[in-house]
Amino acid sequence: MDLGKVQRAAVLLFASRGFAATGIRELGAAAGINSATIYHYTGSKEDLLVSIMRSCLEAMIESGSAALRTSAEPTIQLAALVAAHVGFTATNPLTSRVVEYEMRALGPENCHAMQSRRDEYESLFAQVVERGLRVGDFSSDDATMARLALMEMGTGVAHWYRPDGRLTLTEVQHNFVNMACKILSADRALLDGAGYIRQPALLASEPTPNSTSLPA
Amino acid sequence: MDLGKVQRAAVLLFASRGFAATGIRELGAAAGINSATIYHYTGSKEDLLVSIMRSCLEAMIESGSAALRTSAEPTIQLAALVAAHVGFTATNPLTSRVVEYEMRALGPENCHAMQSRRDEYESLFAQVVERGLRVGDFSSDDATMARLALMEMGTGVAHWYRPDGRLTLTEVQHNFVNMACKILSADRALLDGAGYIRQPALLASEPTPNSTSLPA
Amino acid sequence: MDLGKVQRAAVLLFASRGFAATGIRELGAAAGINSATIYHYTGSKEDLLVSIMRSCLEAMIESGSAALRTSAEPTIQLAALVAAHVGFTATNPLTSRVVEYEMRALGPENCHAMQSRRDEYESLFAQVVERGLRVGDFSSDDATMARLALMEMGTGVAHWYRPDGRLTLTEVQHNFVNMACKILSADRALLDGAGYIRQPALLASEPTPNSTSLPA
Amino acid sequence: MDLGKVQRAAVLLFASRGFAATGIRELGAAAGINSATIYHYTGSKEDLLVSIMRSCLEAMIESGSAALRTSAEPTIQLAALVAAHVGFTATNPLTSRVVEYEMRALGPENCHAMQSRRDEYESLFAQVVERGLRVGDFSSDDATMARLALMEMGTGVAHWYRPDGRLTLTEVQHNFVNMACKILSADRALLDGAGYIRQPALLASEPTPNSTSLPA
DNA sequence: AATGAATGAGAATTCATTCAT
DNA sequence: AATGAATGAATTCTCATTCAT
Repeated sequence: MDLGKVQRAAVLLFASRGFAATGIRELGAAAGINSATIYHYTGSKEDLLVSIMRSCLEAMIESGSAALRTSAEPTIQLAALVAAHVGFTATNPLTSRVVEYEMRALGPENCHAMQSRRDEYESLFAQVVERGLRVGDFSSDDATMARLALMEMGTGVAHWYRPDGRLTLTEVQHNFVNMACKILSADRALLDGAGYIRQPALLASEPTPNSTSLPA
Repeated sequence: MDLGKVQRAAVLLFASRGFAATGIRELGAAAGINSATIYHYTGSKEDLLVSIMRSCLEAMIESGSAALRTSAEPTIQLAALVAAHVGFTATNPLTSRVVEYEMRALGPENCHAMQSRRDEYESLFAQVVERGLRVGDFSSDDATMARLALMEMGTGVAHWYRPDGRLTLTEVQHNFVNMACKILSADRALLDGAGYIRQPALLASEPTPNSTSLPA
Repeated sequence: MDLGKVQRAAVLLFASRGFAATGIRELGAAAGINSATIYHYTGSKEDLLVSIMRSCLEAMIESGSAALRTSAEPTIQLAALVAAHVGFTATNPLTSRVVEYEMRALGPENCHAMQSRRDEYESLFAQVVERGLRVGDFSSDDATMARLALMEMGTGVAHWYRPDGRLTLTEVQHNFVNMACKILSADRALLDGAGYIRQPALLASEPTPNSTSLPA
Repeated sequence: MDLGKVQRAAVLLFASRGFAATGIRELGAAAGINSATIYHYTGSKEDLLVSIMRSCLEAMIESGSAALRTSAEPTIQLAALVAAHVGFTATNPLTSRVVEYEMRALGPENCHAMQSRRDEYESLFAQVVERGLRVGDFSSDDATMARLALMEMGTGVAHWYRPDGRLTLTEVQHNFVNMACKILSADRALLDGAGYIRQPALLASEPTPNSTSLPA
């Protein structure tokens, strides 16, 4: 009836125990169904993970691509991309974590498929940084390291951001945009008046406080 | 005869497949001993992981503390700490990854013990950032986020740094120190002539290219 | 589908090889199912033993209590109790043996629970002997020893009685009642016409010649 | 240096946990030596059990035979045999228990060898009962049952007799002789003045309160 | 759509035993 | 005489998955 329910239960458990340490029976219990019923929604435990990863990565690519379409100005693109990345990660922290951590749980075929989507996403950052450097809006000792640091930083949001925490999502996004500009020596003045922040999507796989309950 | 050999085999496998997905038999095969013999070196699979984590975290704390003793100047302390963190992570990338990823595999008791060591390490960063802000050497919109971004960035080194890569370790360290200074708006001129980089320790648990071989 | 089938296989093997020396795989083979399927019927090997013991001890208590309700006359109660004990033991020799021998295989919790049931059963004998001595129907140098000898004697039936043997169950029961009366110097004349023998229950856990087959 | 020390440790553990549930390492720990050293005293775990059983059964046969040589009078022989049986069992309760319970742990060869010794011992009882009945000193409904009951009763002493208990060994022996006479309707007057009780032997394998200590 | 029963493969761990020292 | 290290076989139990109902 509801693949989302199973995905949310899976993400909740995969994020806290890890894919390999989560049993099909635990998944069933967390989703409120018999473990055998899970096979009505998915072909295998790995397929379930893949379906979660695929929709997450595709949403990330979509969100990042949309960010780049916001403007032709590298600095605004950077801001939009960082804001989107942070927004997405903060909105879907558990799913993001599963995508980040569990690539290694996949078989070679699935692993390759997911890795190429992740590469596609990372290339968005590479494009922006490269263009900004080329037109002289950014400067950096090492473009690759700057890009990796940028992404890693943003991904780290999944480890600590809480919707009901000290900072609003918008504040967090602005702070990260600022840090990104500092790292690339970009001129923040170019961002004045540019509406580069979009509402991030909530994935069907992301557990919300009341959507599932952890078993004892 | 050699716990280190077992630890290196374990780190190699834990880092690539994950703790839960690694079997005792695989560990034995990778270490070149019978799986039962592993129980001469350690009490259980979890104990093995704990021994790896413990020595890694204690080495990190030691290395970070030594960095703070380098100088009383917050900016130099920051540089020394970041350089030490990056150096340690780049020198022991697999062990670092295991420590980062596998906390969740521990039982409650061990998890708490390891978490408190990690907290102790993170507090070193918090101390430096806080003092630098207090005395006006640093500035940041949000101290906590800056600190977290700093650490996350450095930890990310484990994901891509290779000793035989494009950049030397010293170059990487300098780049990260630069980025850290930018994020905290610290004055890099204060670092001129300060020898804040130390030789990072190589853990007994860190597999080196020739120390073990992956089974088929 | 049938816990009894598993219990019978278990009793057959536990009685002949002992609990500790019986493997789960042997149990499965004897019951005609996969060893993993055993865990559908029971939580663990020890749980299986406990379930066998519990129902045996409770049937013994029930049977003994019923014997005491036969009459208010100590001599008749004694006869009824001894006959019930011997009848039960001869009808369920293997289960009785397992209950007698394998208490030590239990963990502390289960051991205590089973021991208290055994104590309850033994107290039935103590009550009868004590009352018979008090009202002067019995006489003995030492009540405790007489009671223990009585029970031990009856339990020994499990070691040699065979339904198709030289003696019928009723003959065995009468002989034992006679010996009991002799030991306690009770007047057998009081038993004339008293119908103190009841049909003993056959436990679900007792293997019958055709209910299971021993593996090779 | 001392096979007895190993045997005592073994009997202590075999009696409480059972042969199959006792590990060689536990044996070593209880005997205060390394588990490998046990193989200097014995060929295997089963050999150790056999050596314990053999000396016990041979001592029983010797003690029983000596009892029969006490007199030509069946009633005195019976008394001497029962007293010897009870005395031996009470003096070596743990070894007796191991001999009684662990026959099933032996391989076919050893099992046969021990069983024939046990049969030899039991035949002593059969001889006495048979002769007593033949010459008219005893009477019983069923000779076989009487003999079995007699032995079982005496063996049961191992389950409850404690040297520091309520009754002295001599009292226990007299009580059992009395019960035996009652069961076989033998004339106790024939025992007057007959010194049929001998000091039972203490086996090298019998643990004494201070000879070994149970591990935690 | 849903499930209880079933299973072969594999998990971590312990075993009795051997052997070089 | 004694032992620490080592191991192949066996242990109990869990796994993901299938299938008849």
